[in-house]
Amino acid sequence: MRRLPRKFYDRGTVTVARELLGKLLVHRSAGEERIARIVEVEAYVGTHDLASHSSKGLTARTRVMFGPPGHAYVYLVYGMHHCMNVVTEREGKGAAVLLRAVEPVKNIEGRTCGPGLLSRALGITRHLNGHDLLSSDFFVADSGGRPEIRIAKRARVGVDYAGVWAGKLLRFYLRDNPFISRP
DNA sequence: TCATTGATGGTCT
DNA sequence: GACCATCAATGAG
Repeated sequence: MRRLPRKFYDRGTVTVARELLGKLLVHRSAGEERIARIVEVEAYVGTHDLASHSSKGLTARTRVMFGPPGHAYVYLVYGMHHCMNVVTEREGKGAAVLLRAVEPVKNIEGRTCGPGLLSRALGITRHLNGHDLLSSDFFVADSGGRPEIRIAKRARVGVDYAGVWAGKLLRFYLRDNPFISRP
């Protein structure tokens, strides 16, 4: 199990998003190792992307998004659910990939077919916001399998407010995977 | 099976 | 005070 290097994240956000599919998300805490396979993601490509939090500019909340690639951007939505993103591209770009669904691999309890659900199942909360994904307790690893070729493209979920950006095909998932958040 | 709604709190105006 | 990158429960059909 090889941890992904910084340079993996320091590339175009759509490329990173697609290549994250099939990779393993690993979280070690309280002596337990939890592992899940990433099967659905969304790309938030920068400050010009009106669906992206970074389009509102640099604030206390979006600070991590504008930071260097390969860090976790974790925030609370609707007062109760955490969403996990990985920061991409160069510092100052304000781009990230949201993890929307994963498939249980090891020590996973509960459902994982949605951003809030997967965060709960993996024990991801805001305490991991800004965490370096090159650390040894929270990171993404290469699964060693061959690259995924059956990738579906759809519009992102829950961003109807974003005008033309709401319709862009920036949501990617593994076709026919049973753990997708919605078909 | 699908559409609607309540829960709940951080963030920004 | 409004909005929200969600989820589960509810009720109509």
